[in-house]
Amino acid sequence: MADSRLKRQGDSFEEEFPGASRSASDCSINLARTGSLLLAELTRRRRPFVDISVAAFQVLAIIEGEGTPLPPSIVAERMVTTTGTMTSLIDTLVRRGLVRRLPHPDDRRMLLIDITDAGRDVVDQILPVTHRVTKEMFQDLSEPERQQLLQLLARVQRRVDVMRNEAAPTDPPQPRNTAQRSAQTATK
Amino acid sequence: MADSRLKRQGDSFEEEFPGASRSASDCSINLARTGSLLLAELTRRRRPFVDISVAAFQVLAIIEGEGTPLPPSIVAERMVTTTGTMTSLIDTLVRRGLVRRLPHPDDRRMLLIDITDAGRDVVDQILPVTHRVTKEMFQDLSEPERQQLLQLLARVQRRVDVMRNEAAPTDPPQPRNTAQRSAQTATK
DNA sequence: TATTGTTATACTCTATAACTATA
DNA sequence: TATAGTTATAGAGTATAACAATA
Repeated sequence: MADSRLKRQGDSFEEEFPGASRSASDCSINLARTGSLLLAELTRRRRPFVDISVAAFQVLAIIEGEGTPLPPSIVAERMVTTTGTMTSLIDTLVRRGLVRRLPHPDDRRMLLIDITDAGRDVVDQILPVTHRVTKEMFQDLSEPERQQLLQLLARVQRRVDVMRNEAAPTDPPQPRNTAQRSAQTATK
Repeated sequence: MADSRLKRQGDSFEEEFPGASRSASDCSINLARTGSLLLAELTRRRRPFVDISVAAFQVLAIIEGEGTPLPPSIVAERMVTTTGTMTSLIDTLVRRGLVRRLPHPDDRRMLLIDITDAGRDVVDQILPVTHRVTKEMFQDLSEPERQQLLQLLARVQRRVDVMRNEAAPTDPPQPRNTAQRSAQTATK
């Protein structure tokens, strides 16, 4: 049985990793962990209704949410993936009859991905489950607390977005102080 | 270029999805999204140093963090995956020389997965990068704000953990009100 | 009988590079 | 030349079911 308590770095963390911030690491681990837990549980609850992968549903939701067909390149951009990956995602969805490829009216190099009635049915089935489960997940947070959470997330999102547009530096950071190696460090 | 603003449900959201909570959905989408962004950016920054998957590194970090070899079933449980998946994850790590399989001293049905020196080197290389990047990601949040974020996450985590131990209900939830179908609904 | 781990199988997601057709 | 998308290829992660060894 997985442990539901917050994961916390140990007391010697900042000695072991010179230049690191214990609270930042705690936030990072628990943010990633809570997000994963959320997605995993949503997927589990959706499965009895419609068995579709997270990525495939994302494509569907992007097109359905837009309300109009979109080129694969745009969908790929929003999902932060390559056009090659998008091709096979669309292949999967076409095979299941959930989207179809239309020629682009202006530029014959391009396509438009359109959602089918069956695809819309899937979205209509999944979204209510998603919303019901979601409501339950956040039931312990008051309305002001939710807004607070959103504001904190927004600021992290903005910062990470800036970082995404920077080249990843390749010079080694402060090495680990292995003299301080402890038995409880980072189990995720 | 991906949009870095918060994703928000539209004004007609709660009419379109009777019984849904707009703020809960906003929290869910942005929590999952921020978590994914974080992980993706961490992976991108780690790649120049060591090219290892998130799942593979997780195995390594769990064993290294424990400080002593662990049976595959325990690692699988902590990662919320099956033993079959764990077998192939361990296969990958053994192929790269980062872990090794040892016989369990007490129960001959079991194994112990031990991290090798090379595996420890990988962890020692990756953790400092992780911590440096993490510090940058949360630089806009003050120390009290970080603690606040952690407390909010803890409460969501606890609730989701309760839900994980319940059977997934299979009765259909409140249907979508498709008369209210809008053009901007849920792009993630 | 129950448990631990492996095998076999299959599917999905992912990325890269070479290719096409169009612009 | 540049762009949009596909194909080919490859590898990783995931799950399920059948199985062997052991308890």
